[in-house]
Amino acid sequence: MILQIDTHSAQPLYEQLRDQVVFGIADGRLAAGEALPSVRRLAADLGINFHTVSKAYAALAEEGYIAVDRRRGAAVRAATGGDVPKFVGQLTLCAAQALCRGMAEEDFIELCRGCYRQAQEGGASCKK
Amino acid sequence: MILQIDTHSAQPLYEQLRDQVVFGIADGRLAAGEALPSVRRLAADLGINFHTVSKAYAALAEEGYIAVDRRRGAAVRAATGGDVPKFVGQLTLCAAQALCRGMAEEDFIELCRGCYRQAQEGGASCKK
Amino acid sequence: MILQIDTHSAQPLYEQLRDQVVFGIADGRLAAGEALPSVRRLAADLGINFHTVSKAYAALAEEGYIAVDRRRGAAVRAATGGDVPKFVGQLTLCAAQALCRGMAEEDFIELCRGCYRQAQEGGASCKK
Amino acid sequence: MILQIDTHSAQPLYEQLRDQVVFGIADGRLAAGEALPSVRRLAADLGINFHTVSKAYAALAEEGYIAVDRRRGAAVRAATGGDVPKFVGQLTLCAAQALCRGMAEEDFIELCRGCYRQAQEGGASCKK
DNA sequence: GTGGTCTAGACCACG
DNA sequence: GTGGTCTAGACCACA
Repeated sequence: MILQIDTHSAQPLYEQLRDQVVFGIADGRLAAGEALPSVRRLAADLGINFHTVSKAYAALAEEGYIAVDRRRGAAVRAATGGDVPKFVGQLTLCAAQALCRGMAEEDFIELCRGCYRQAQEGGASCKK
Repeated sequence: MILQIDTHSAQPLYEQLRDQVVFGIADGRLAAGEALPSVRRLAADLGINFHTVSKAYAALAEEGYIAVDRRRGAAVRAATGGDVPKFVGQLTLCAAQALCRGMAEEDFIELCRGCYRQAQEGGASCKK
Repeated sequence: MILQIDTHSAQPLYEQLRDQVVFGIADGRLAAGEALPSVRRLAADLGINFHTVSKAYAALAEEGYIAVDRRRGAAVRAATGGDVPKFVGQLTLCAAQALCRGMAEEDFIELCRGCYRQAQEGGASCKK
Repeated sequence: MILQIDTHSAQPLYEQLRDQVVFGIADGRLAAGEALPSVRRLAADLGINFHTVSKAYAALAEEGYIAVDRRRGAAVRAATGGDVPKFVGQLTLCAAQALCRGMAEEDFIELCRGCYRQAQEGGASCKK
């Protein structure tokens, strides 16, 4: 899987990396157990500071998406499932914005369904 | 409507204010045409600097949620309608996170529906 | 001629009034020598402070568009013609913005021609 | 490129800076991709506060003229193309002022052509 | 009274 | 090093 970053975006590089890995896991490009490139390798490939990659990996590990082993590097973890989703706040904010624009419930639901399928099938990106 | 801020949050104060106004418009606590407190008044009530409130109001005005009048302060604008694709990126990221947790499409849809209704009925908040 | 103001605009009220009088003179709705309403009368009609109208009239007088007589009120002056136009700076800024967007000279000229005819035939407005 | 400001002008400093950058892009002194001075550097050079420069850069970024990079400062963006109707209001007001002075259509067009070429060739300035 | 502008200085996040 | 945020206080324009 090829990660791409936009150095001109207002979004921090480490967040871009984190989001792209999440998208990769969601659409299956990154399977459970699969190894991620080493911090220094990925940093070299992208031409960025390895501290930035390290920060992205730390964020992903903290949220349970990957497991970091000091000797074997980082690897994708299996779906954790259970815990209360952290993103309901964001989702509610999206819903509030839709409501402000007068979007009906079913229209919002259709939009959500479209986003789910796009994330599932790949090709998704997130430019905040 | 009472706005609350968390000075210990990593999210900037002006973004917290902006989001709370959006939630307020969504659930009807802030009706179209209703006046918002003056920047200095709200700043005094919240114990923060008026520049911070001013920045939040400027962001809300920029996105079409409120209209700032030089002599009567800020007021909520009627629903504008346009600009739907603004938050689809965020929504897709939420969907990807759901997929990573193994959430099925219908479960995600139900979650979205719940968020929409929470935003509609009030009590919503967003702590990024 | 009916003047209209938008109290929600970011543009100061007195500038709106000034611009509308300029448009009125340009398209002939206001002929040379024609009397303008008194400051207090116009303020009452528009529901605004008479100081605001007074400021607009002062600006128009200062730029040579109207003549203010303490006893007979304000009246439109005949075209002054000669003096070097004050608005070349604004015009050049418009041209620079067009250049930034890659607009060719002839396209810009056509745009200017359209604006001239709109100002001449009436129906023009200026929302900065 | 040397930016100059007039602290005695009624026009806000940040607007003066914004307009000068637009002029610089228009006449080619600022090429696409070229880096602008950092906010603190430019502020020091001009003897003003860095917040003022920051506001000018934010306005330019908002309108698509420059891109602000968190670690490399600001850089000029390539021509975006869209958003022509942005300045037609201003242009129409200029045309109305010309009409008030009795300027004929072709004379106005020649004036516009001169402004376009001045903006194109440099030496342009705007003192509102 | 309102918001807008400018200054000054502190602290933080990013890289 | 960069820009972003927040605070504090001054002054001005508008109405």
